[in-house]
Amino acid sequence: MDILSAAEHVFGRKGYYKATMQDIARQAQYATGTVYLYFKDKETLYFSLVEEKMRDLLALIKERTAAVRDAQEKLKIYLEEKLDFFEKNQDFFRIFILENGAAQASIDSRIATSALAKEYLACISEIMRLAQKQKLVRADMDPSQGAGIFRSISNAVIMDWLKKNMQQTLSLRQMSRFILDIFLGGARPSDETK
Amino acid sequence: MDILSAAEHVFGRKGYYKATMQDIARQAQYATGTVYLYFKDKETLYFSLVEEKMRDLLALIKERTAAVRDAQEKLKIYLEEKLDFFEKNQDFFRIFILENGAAQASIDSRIATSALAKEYLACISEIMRLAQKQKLVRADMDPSQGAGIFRSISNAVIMDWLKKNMQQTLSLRQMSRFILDIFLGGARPSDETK
Amino acid sequence: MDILSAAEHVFGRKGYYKATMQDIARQAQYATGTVYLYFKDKETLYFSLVEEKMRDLLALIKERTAAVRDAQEKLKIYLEEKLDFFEKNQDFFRIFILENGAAQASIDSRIATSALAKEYLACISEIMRLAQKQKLVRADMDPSQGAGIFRSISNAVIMDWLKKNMQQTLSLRQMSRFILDIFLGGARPSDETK
Amino acid sequence: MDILSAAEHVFGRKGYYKATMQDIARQAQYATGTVYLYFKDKETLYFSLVEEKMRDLLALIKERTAAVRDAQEKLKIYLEEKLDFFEKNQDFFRIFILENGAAQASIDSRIATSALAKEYLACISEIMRLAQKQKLVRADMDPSQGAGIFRSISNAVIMDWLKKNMQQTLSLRQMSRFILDIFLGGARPSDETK
DNA sequence: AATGAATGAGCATTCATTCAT
DNA sequence: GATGAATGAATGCTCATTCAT
Repeated sequence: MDILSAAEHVFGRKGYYKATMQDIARQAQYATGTVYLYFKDKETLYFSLVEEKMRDLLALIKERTAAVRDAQEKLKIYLEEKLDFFEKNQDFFRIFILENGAAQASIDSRIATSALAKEYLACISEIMRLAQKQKLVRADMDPSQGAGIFRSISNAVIMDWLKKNMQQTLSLRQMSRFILDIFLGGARPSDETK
Repeated sequence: MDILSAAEHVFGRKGYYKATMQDIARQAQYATGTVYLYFKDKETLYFSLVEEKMRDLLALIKERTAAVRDAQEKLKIYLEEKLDFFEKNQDFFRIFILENGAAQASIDSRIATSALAKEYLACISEIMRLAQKQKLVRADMDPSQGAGIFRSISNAVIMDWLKKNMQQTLSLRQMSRFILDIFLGGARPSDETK
Repeated sequence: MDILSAAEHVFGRKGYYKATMQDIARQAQYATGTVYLYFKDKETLYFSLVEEKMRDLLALIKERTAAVRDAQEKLKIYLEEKLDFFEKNQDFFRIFILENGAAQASIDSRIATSALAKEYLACISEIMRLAQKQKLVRADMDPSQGAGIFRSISNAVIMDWLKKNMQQTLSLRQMSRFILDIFLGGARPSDETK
Repeated sequence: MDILSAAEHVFGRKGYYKATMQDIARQAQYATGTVYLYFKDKETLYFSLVEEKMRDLLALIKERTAAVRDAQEKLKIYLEEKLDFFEKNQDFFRIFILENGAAQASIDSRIATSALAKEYLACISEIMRLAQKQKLVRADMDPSQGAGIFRSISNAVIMDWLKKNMQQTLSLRQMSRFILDIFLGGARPSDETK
C-alpha cells in the first residue's frame, strides 16, 4: 500500500493530531524513516494528501462540467462527481470537510492559500456566476458565498448519509437531485405540492 | 477569570490539540494543578465547555421560541439568537463548528451522544416538524436532516462573515433575513425578479 | 545534584553530541522533562553551563588581579587562578578548550558573541596592553593575539598535565611559573643557564 | 572527486556530527552505499581522513627537515611546511585542531593511539631533543611538552589568521618567523628594543 | 563495483497528569 | 482549596548502516 493511501486511512480515522507517523508507516507496511523519504514532515504529508485528492476531484469536475453549457446541468454534474468521489473516499471526507478552516492554523492556511484550493474555489464560483447569468441563481449573492452555501448543504447531506446509512445500501449519488432542489428552491414546498 | 472562560479563550484560539492545560491555567490565573480540581482531564474540560455553552444557547432559544406559535417566526428567532450568541462568543464558534464530527473521535462522539446535544437537535427538529405541519417546509425532508441543512447554511454564512468582516462593522444578526431566505427559498431568483 | 553540575559531568565526559538529555537528567536524578523546566533546550543548557563557569572564573580573575599593579604579577595571578579553576573543574576543561571555535557553529558563535566571552577576552587583552606599557611584552604584538598565544600555551600545558598526571600527584598550579617563563622568555635557554 | 576529499570538505565545514554520510556521498558523487565499500563506518572514514592528511604532512616534514642539521632551521622548515599545508587544506585544519582531544572520546583516542600520531609526535619531539642538544631550547623541558607548546602556539596563530584574514591577502607562511620568535624568545621585548 | 531504497534504533522535546506541601 | 515542581510516556524526526538488485 502506498504511503498516501495509508495516510488517508489513518488521518481519516484518527484525525491529524492523533494520527502518528508510526501509525501511517505501519499501515503502509514501511519503517518509520521510509515515510520521511517521500514526505518532509507530517504536515507536508497531510498537505500532499489533501492536494492529491483535491486535484483528482477537481480534474473530474472540470472535465465533466466542461462538456455542458447549462448552469443547472453543470451544478448537477459537479454534485454527482463530488458525491461519487466522497462515497469512494470516505476516509478522506472527514479530512476534506475541515477545509473550511476549522482545523489547525499552519496547515489550514497552507491549504487555503494553495493554488489548487484557489482553483477549486474559482471553478465553483465560476459555475455560480454562470448560474446567475442564466437567471438560475439570484443576482444579489456573492458567487463565492453561493459556492460556500452550496458546499455546506452538500456536506450536511453527506454527513447525514454517513451517519444514517452506515450499511450503505443507498448510493450517495442519488442525493444529488435532493441537494440541488434544496439549494435552488429552498426548503419551502414547491408550488405543485402546495 | 473562571476556568471555562479561560478554556474558551485558549481552545478558540489554538484549537484543542495545540491548547495546553498550562495555557488554560495561566489564562485563568490559576496554577496548573488547580484546573484538575475542577475538571478530571483535558477532554472533560473541553466537553464541559461545549456543554456549558450549548446549554446557554439552548436555554435562550427555548425561552425565546416558546413565546411564538408561527414556525417561520420560530426559525427567525432561533437564527437571531444563534447569530447573536456567536457574535458574542466568537472564540467558541471555532470550537462549535467542529461539533459536526470532524475533530477527534473520542470527544466528538462524547459530545454527539450527550443528552444536551440530543436535546438541542430535538429542539431544532421539533421546529422543523412544526414548519412542515404549517406547510412552511416541504414534507419530504427528514426533520433532523432539515435541521442539519439549516445549521450548515448558517454556519457557512457565519464563517464567511468572520472572514470578510474582521473589523466587524456589520452585525452578524443582520444576516438572519438572508439565511432564512436561502433556507426557505433557495438560491433561485424570487418571482418578482424573474 | 543540580542540573548544571550534572551537565558538566556528562558533557565533559561524552562531549556535546554524544551527551543526551536523558543522560544529564539521570545524572541529576531528575526525570527527562524536569531538565526542560530549567533550560529551554540542549543548546541553551550547554551555553548556560559555559557561561556560568566563565562567569565564575572571570570574577575570580578580576578580583584577584585588581589588587596588583604590576603586569607580570597580574599574569601570574591570572594563570594561577585559571590553573586552580581547571584543576577543580576538569570536566569543564574539555568543554572550555573548545571555546576557541572548534566545536559546532550555532553554539560556538552564541558563546563567542556573548557579552561574557567578550568581557573575558577584553580582560586578558587589557592585561596584555598593560604588559606592553610596562615593557614586559613586545609592543609589536596585537594584545588579543598575545592573549590567544598565552591561552594556547597554558592550555597545552594543562592538556599535558591531564595526560601525564592522571593520578594528580602534582598540583597544576605549580606549573604557572613554567608557563609564564615560556610565554615571556620563550623556549630558548635563559642567559644564566647558557 | 574521491571520497576522502569529499569527506574533508564536508567534515571541515559541518564538523563530525553534523556531517552525514549522505552529505559526503553526494559530495563525492557516489551513492550512499558506495562509501561503505571503502570505509567500514563513519568513524573509520573520519579516522582514515585524518591519517591520510597526517601521513602527507608528516612525509613532507620528514623529507624537508632531513636535509638540514641545524635545529633552528629544522623548526623553521617544519613550521613552513605546516603553514603551507594548512593554507592549502583549510577544511582539514578545523578537523586537525580537534585532534588535541576535545572532540569525541572513541575517535580521538583512536587517533591519539595510532602509530602515525605517535610517529608525528616522535618526529617533532626528536627535533626538540636536537634543539636541546644544540642549546637552542632549554634543557628543563620535556621534549613532547615542548612539541605540544610549539604546536599550540602555531595553532593559535593559524586560528587568528583564519579569522582575521578571511580574504587571505596575507600568506600564512609569512607568519613562520613570528611564531618561531615567540616560541624561542617569548613575548618579552628583544634586547635591542629594551 | 555500485546503487539507493529501506531500515529502525535513538534522541530532543512536549505536555497531560500527579502529589507533596 | 490551591500550588507548581516533577514526572515520564509519547512522538516527530534523523541518519548510520544494510542489502537486494
